[in-house]
Amino acid sequence: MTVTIYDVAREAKVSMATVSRVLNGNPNVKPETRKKVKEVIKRLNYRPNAIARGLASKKTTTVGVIIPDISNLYYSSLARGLDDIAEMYNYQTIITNTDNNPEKERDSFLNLVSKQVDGIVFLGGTINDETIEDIKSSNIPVVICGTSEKDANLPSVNIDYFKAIKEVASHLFDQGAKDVYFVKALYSEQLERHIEDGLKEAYSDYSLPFKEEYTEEVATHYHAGREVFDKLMDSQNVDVFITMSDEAAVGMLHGALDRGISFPNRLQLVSCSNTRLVHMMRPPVTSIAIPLYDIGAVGMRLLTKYMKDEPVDEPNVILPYTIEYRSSTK
Amino acid sequence: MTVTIYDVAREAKVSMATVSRVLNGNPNVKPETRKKVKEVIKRLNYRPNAIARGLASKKTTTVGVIIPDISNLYYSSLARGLDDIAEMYNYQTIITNTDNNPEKERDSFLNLVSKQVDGIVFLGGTINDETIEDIKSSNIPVVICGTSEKDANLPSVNIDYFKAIKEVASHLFDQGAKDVYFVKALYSEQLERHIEDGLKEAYSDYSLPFKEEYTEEVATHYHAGREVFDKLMDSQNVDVFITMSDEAAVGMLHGALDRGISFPNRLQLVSCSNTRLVHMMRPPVTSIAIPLYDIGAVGMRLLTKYMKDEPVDEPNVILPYTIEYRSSTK
DNA sequence: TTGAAAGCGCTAACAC
DNA sequence: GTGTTAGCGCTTTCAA
Repeated sequence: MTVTIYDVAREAKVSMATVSRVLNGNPNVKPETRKKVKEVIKRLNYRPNAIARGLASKKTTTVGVIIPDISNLYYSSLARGLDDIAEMYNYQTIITNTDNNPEKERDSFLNLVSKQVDGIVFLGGTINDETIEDIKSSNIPVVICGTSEKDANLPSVNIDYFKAIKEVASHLFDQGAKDVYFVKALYSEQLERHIEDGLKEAYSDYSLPFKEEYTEEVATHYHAGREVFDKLMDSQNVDVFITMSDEAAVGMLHGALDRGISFPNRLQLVSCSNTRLVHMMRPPVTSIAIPLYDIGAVGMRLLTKYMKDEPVDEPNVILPYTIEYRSSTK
Repeated sequence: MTVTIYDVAREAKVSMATVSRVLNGNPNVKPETRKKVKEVIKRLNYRPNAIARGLASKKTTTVGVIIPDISNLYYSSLARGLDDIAEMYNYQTIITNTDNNPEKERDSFLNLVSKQVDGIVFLGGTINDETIEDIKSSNIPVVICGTSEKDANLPSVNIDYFKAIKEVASHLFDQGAKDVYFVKALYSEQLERHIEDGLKEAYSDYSLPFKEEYTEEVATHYHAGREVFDKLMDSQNVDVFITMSDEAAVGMLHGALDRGISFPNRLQLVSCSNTRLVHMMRPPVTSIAIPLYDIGAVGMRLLTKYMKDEPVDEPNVILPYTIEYRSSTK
């Protein structure tokens, strides 16, 4: 059978409490006792049962991650940053995909809670109100990364999308652009709303007319990007496409290629995602360089503070971004 | 405090055993008792503690996933298939990244075992011998997806890379190619060795001279692909690049673009990964269409059989592949 | 059909 | 410094 703390105690001729102390690095153990116990642990190849430990201590060294789709580069980049820091603090992560489906999201959350995870991170995606209720009533540490929610009273890590998009738009307007389209990807409703708002304000600042159509399209993937491109190029006058999804940006690039449309003179393109795809486009695409990995990493670090009851000076972290101007814009 | 099975039992005026029976769908409960208990469960908003359950039943409805890098599209595609099926069977997944580091791999494995996961899946990547020892001695169900190990006595899901590469190479040789390079990505040593072997055999079948250089380069990402491209194009005579990594393929494509090299007349390109990137390249790239999602999904399904002690007729599943010829090859 | 009770393997007082 | 013991919240015999 599996070896338990009892077996170790017996072999080492001490009580299980002493073994437990050794296991948990409790200093109240005589060095030689410690040595003996460690020896037996090694000899018996004993590994503590984390489940029993969890039940007794109410700590599982496991955190839950709720994410729309791990196979999307945008989210998996966030996830990787998170996971690395989790590992550094000896946590493992249970990742659940929601596809932005509110029911799945809620299920995942409740499942994670019942698995007694020490904390939960929401990565990207939209968090619906019911889940927020669950969070509040669950009393479990939660951090939100790369997205936000209305009431903004949950700890979070983000960049200032509003400011970022205003900065980009201003640059574009300065160079003479008039019709700037933002194509959403439904990565996070709140976050994309910030972008829309930023764009609107930029229009207003420049006293340029804003049309609702500027922010109505959605393209989550390559083909959708291509379709939106064809549709708008056929029916509207477009100076610039700002895309949330990098994949959609590639689709647009290919659409332009096929029509012989040249960047940046006839058309300009800006990406907001900053996945590795950004470096794989031709022409090189101007983008808001969101520190995806860092958002995840900082989020996890923040969560560890809550899980360990360490003081937190700023629950809503805003990370810096940069804007990388490349040849897809003037 | 949190509500437990005791609270429900008390409120429903039954014993905790009965509540447990209701919880676990045990038929030996009078319908009205069941109804009453369910009512109380709902009223108290009771959710069983999965940790306590795990300790008592030795089942955690959690599976471990050991993967090189979740932010790599190749692996995350596998992971997504796996996760969807896991969810279907009510399992959640603990994902750990190893970066192909044997120590991390071993740590992850032992951690998962101590967390009493019901099963473990290795996705992509190389599995080192020590871990294999651990697997054997742990007695925990393990399935290997998208990679293999020497002794091949662990359940696995794969495609026949050996055959696939032979098929592609034969086509290329038929069209007159002589110098076919395979550029590895270290996704899985074993798997890439199968590819090398297949390529060698194709050379042999066609009585063409095989050079060691044909399989010596490695490119895991875009820039590496670009570098390998430049290096080989400068020093060797290359007819075809077969790349393991799609990102590397994009790098090569751009390298060719910059040098004004045209496909497929001067150079040909084949990808082996079949991530979404394949559909985002210009020119469209010929590729071995591995069913990544399905490999993960089938692997998880296989694992559920082992976890539920269902009969397994074929522990080593070989999934079909197709070869999609596109304009990057003749 | 139900209840009582013995664990599951560990942690954490508390006592010595 | 070390041992004893009472849980953690559930599942699962075993009896009734």
